Amino acid sequence: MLIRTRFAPSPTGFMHVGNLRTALYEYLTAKHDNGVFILRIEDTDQERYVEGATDIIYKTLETAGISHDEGPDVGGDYGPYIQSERKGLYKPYAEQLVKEGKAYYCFCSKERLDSLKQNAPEGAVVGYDRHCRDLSEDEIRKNLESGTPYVIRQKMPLSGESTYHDLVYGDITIPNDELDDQILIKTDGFPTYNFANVIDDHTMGITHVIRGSEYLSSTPKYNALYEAFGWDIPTYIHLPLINGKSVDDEGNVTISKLSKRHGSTGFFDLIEEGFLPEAIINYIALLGWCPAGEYENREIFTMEELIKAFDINGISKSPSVFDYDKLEWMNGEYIKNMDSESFIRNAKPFFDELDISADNYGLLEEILKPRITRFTEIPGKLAFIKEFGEFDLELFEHKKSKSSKETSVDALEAAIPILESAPWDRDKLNDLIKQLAADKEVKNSVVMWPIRIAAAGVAVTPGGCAEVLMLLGREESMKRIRTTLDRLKGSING
RNA sequence: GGCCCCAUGGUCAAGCGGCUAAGACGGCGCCCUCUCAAGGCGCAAUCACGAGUUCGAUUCUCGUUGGGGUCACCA
Repeated sequence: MLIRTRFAPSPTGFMHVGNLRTALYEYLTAKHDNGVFILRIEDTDQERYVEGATDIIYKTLETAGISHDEGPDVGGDYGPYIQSERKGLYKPYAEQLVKEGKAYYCFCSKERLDSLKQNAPEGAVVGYDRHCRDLSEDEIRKNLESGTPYVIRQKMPLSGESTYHDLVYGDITIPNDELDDQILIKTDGFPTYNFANVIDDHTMGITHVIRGSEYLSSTPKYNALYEAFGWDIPTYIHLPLINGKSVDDEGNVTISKLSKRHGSTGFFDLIEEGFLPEAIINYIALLGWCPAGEYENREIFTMEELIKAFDINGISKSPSVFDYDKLEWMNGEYIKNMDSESFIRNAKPFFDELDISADNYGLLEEILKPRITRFTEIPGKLAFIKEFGEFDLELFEHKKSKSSKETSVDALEAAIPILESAPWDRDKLNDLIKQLAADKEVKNSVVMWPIRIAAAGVAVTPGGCAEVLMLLGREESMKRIRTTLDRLKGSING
């Protein structure tokens, strides 16, 4: 059987990693078996429609590398793929159920429904009282003729229980009295989400329904619909939720449901923070799923590899926490393994901000690759190139490199004439500086430490002495070293 | 509150009756080293609790506790 899965988001304008992971698993499930992955936009709620939200969905999927075979933008044989464009399609199905006595018109007003809730015993949650379930033919006709607004409700079983099977959670049983006479068609003529969902999944030939575990307890309602129509129930795969971790000002950590409150769990928020789409996909693939067999213990996956390795048996039941630290590590792994062209392309915008010459791109790639986990860290790492001021001279007092202000003055005075005429080449500079240390019969660090600090003006730099000199260029390096030497001498004498 | 689901280190997690309870992130230590990384080596840290079943339970059953979800003319 050809597997057909679908991603069915609502255009609310925000796509967080939880939704994205659902889409990913739907995609992987289909592709693992050469199946078809469909995008369907569920916009039956006109009031909540957000302008431009659909484009965000397309853009997210495209950027993430999850491509749909059928959808509003790419077409397909089961369209239209936007529910609002399918509006006329649903009501006949509902009316068919009315005709068969499996559903009924309900004329109850909003006010009556509200008062039902208010008059309920304290604390109790009360559903619809099925007031219109057994209206007489006369009453129904009268209401219809007078134009009273109505909804169509499905008759749900009044007793017993419903059981269904889920590939992740096993058998789920729910008492039928938990099931309300659900609304199929709203007053505005639009179908409810539940109804449209079932009609669309069936008419689009969806074989595997994959969604978050928040649907676990409402699935019997969907099944009641499939049964009423005599349709096959799809295979269900419910996914554990992803939780977010937030830390407040006091340092208290709370774990809670992923939402906008966590701010940066939006896909494009993460992209803006410097995370790579491939790394995000790789990371969330492993949140709630564990590879097995030849892929066991593997952490880094391309999309192709995910498709091969993905297996529903590896999906876990318990919710997981989105861990930025691990994402960050993984992003760094992607950067380390990047080819030069990609690295430079990603880094270029940041290099341009610092007016870095293309001559240094190769050097920077080598220096930066092991040192950044996100490209957005580059300006911070290279700040010393643009910023140089009256830094603290105590930096020259460094026990580990056997340096002091005095040895630094000595080293810098000896280094200046050498650097002035040295070929400005990383290896050559390194050789010359080491030679200087050898001539003076001191450890390399006794000359390297002061030169690097004098030129950079900070203790921590990416790369070493020669690399700092290369990035600054001869002119700027000499200027800084001389300035620093003067200040050093002044501080010793004064 | 009713109903449903879940429960292995701080986090992601392997395990599917018998193991010194994998691996990864993070943490810590050592090595390397002109700083910071990277890399190498190592350490600490987990079966929520209580009853059963069994020769034997992390694993099976029940209960307790804790967490999550869900109860709309929202999706």
